[in-house]
Amino acid sequence: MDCFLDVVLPIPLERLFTYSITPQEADFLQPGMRVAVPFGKSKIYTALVYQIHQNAPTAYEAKEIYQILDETPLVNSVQLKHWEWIAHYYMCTLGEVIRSALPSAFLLESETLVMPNKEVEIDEMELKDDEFLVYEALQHQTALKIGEISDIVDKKHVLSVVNRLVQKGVVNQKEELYEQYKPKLVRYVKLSDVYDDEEQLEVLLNELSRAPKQSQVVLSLFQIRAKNNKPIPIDDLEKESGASKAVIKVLIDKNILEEYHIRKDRVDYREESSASENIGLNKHQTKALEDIYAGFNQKKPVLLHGVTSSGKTEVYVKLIQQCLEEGKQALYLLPEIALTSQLINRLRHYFGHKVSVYHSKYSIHERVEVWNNVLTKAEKAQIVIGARSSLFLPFANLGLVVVDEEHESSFKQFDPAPRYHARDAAIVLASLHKSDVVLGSATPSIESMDNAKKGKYGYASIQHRYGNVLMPDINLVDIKEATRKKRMKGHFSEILLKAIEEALEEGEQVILFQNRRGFAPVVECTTCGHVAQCPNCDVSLTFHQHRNQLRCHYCGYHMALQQACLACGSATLDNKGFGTEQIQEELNQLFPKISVGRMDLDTTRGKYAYEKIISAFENQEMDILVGTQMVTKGLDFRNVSLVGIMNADSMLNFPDYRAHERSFQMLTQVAGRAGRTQKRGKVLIQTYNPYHQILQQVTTNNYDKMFAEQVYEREQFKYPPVVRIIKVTLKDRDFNKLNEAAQWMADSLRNVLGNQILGPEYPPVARIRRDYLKNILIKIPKKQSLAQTKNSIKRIEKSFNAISKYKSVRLVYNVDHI
DNA sequence: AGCACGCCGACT
DNA sequence: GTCGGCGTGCTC
Repeated sequence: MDCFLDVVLPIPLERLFTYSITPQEADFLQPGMRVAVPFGKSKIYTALVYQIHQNAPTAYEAKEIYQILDETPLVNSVQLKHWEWIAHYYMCTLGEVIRSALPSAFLLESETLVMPNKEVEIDEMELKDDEFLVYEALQHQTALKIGEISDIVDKKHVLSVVNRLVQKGVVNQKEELYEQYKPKLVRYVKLSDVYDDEEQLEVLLNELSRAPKQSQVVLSLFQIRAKNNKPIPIDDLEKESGASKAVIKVLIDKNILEEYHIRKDRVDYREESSASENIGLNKHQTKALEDIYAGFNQKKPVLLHGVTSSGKTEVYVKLIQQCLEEGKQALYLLPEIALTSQLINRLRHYFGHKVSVYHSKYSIHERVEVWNNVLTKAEKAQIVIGARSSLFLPFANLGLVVVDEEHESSFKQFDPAPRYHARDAAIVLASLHKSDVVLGSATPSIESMDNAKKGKYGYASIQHRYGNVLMPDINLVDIKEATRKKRMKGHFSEILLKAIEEALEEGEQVILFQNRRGFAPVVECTTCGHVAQCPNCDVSLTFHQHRNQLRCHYCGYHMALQQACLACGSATLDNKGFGTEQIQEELNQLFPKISVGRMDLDTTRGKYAYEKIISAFENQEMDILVGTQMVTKGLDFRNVSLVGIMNADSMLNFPDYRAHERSFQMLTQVAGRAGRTQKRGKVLIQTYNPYHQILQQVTTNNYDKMFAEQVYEREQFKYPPVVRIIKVTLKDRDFNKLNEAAQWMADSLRNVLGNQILGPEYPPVARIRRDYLKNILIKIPKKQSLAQTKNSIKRIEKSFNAISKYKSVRLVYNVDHI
C-alpha cells in the first residue's frame, strides 16, 4: 500500500506538503517527529510530521522523504493544538509558529558544499580570475561552503561562479545536513585498570619516584578518590596536584591514566533546595492566596494585583509548591528584561535543581537541553522560568502558569511572525492543559483589570508592602519654572541635585531613570542644522559615544562620526538630545568622586553584562545607576533611598493611546525601586507639566482612578479593551505603488467592514530598510465575531494578491496590536 | 521565506 | 558584447 506523509515546513506558507513514505516508515512515524525532506530544486529542510495517510495526491508526484530525524516525537499533541491556535488567532502560518517555537538547533537546513573534482585534469589557463581563486582554495581543502566561497571571491552572489566551475568539471556539489547540537563533554581521568593489581601499582610508584611531578599527580588522584569515590574531572586533578596539563597528558600517553568523557548538562545547578521549608506568608499574602484559589476553583485565570515589594513572589512560590505536590509542571513567565539572576536565585533557593531557565540569552545548546528535559519530564525541569518563548516547550502535564509583570508590553512579539501575546497565549495553553493561570502585576494592564472587573478573571490583591515598609514618598519637580529661571544644571534641577547629595552623604545609593524613547541623541550641525540620516530608513542616525559611531536603530546601518558636517563642511557639530550616556557624563562632572554606572541596551549586550552591572551595584561598587526601562524590572536593591526620573514628559506625550497607561506603569514601577527597607524611599519626578493627571495619580498611588479614566477615554475613542485592533502594514520599495495599494486595501476593507477602518496612514518612521510603510487599523467591536472578520480580511487579501501590479507589496497582520 | 528563471541597464 | 540587477512564480 502506498503511504503518504503531510508535513509542516518552517516557512510562511499556509499549505501542508505531502511526501511519499514506505509502509515501514508510515508505521514508525508519528505526528510531532521531525523529518528531513527535499524541497525545491536542491534544498533539504527540516519538517514536522503532521499526519500519515494513504491518499495519493493527484496533481503532482510526491517526493520521498530524505531522512527521519527523531525516534520519538519532539512535539506533543497539546503543543500542536496550541500552535495552530496561535497561527489562526494571530493570522500567520503554522510554519512561522514552528520556526519560532523550536530551538533553532532542531531545524537543520542543508548547506551546499563545493568539492574539487580530482578526476579531471584542469587547464588553469581556461579559468577566469574568480574561478581560479576558488580552484586554488580547493587544492588545500576538501570542501568549501557557499559562504566561504563568497569570502574568497569577495562577492555576495556566488552562484554564477560555482555554476561555471561545475560546467567546466572543476568541482562537484553536494548537500550536507548538519547536526548543530553537540552535547557538552567533560573530561575525566581514572587510573588505568592495570593498577587495580597491588603489585603493578607498587611497580608504578617505584618507577615514578624519579618523576616527582608525575608521582604527585598520582598521589593527588588517590587523595581525591579517598575523599569521595566519584569520577574525577581532569580540571580538579590539575588543581589538586598543582601539576600542569602537560604532566597529566604524559601520564595519559603512557597509559597510566585513562581519559574518558561524560555528557554534562550545560544548564546545571546543584544545591539542596529548601522547598520543604515552610515559607511564612503575612496576612495580606494569605488572603491573596485564598482569593487566588477561589478563582482557580471557578476555572478562571486570576489577576494578582500587588503593589511593588508586596511579596508576590512568595505567593507564587506557594502556588508552585502546591502544583509540584500534585506532580505537575509549572511555568513562570517573565518579560525578557525582568529575567534577572536575582529572581532566578530566589526561586532556586526554594526549589533547587528543579528550576530550569529558558530565554534568548541562552545558547542554542542550552535551549535544546531544557527542551529535552521538559520533554522527558526530567526532575530538573519541573519548573521552567523563562521569557515568552518558553510557552512553546513540550509540557506534558502543566499544572500552573504564572505570568509575572503581566502588564509588560514586551510580552507581545512584534517581529517576526507569530506576533503573539505571551499572556494571552499562556491562558489558552493553560486551558488546553486544564491548568491554572495567575497574572501578576503591581500595575495591571487596562485589559486584564477590565477582565477582572467583568468577572472573566478572578481577582486578588495585596495593597501593603512586605514587612510594613512604607510606600515611597513621590514628589514632582517643575522643571519648566526652573528652566525659565535658568536654575537647571544640565538636566538636573536643584531639588534633584540636593536630594542626590543627601543620599550620597548618608552612604545610600541612587537610581536615575532616563526613558530613551523619543530622546535619541542626534548630532546636529550648528551652522546649517543638518542631521545625518539613515540611507535605508526614515530616521536620523543616533550617536553612540563608546564606539564613536552614528547608528540607525532600525536597520543597524552605522558610520563613523564625521569631523565636519556632511552638508556644509562646517566643523561645528553638536550633540543634541539626552540619553543615558549624557546623564552619566553630567554626573561625572557634577560628582567627580562618585562612581556612576549605566544600564541600557548598549551596556548589557553580552550574556553576563547585565548581571555584572547589577551585582556591582548591589555590592555598592557604584553609587548611582543611570538606566532605561531595564532598571524598573524585578530588581531589588536594599540600599537605594532615592529614585530620580529625569523627564517624565517624553513618555506622557508619546503619540499612542497607551501612552498614559504606560507612563503610569513605568513611573510606579521605577518608584517602587526606592526604599525597600525600613527607611521610607524618596522619588523625584522632573517634569514640565506637574499638573498632568497621570503624574498626580502616580504620586498618590491611585491606580483605580487611573483605570477609570483610561477606560472612559477608550470608550470615547474606541480603543481596547472596548474594541479589538488588527493592524495591517503594507510595505514596498516603490512609494507610489505602496500608496496606491494601501488605498485600495483600505477602500476594500471599508466596503466590507464599514467605518471601523482607520487609515491608511504613515507610521512615525515611514521607511525602514528601504521599504516604505503604511498602516491600516481595523477596529472590531467586542460583540462582532473576530473569526468572521478575519475571514473577510483574508478574502480581501486574496483579491489583493490577484492584482498583478501589487504583487511586490507585502502585507503584515498584527492582531491585538499594542 | 528561499531560490531559480528570465528579462533589461552599465561596464570588465 | 557579458554581468548582475531584481520582478515573477513555485515549492509536495
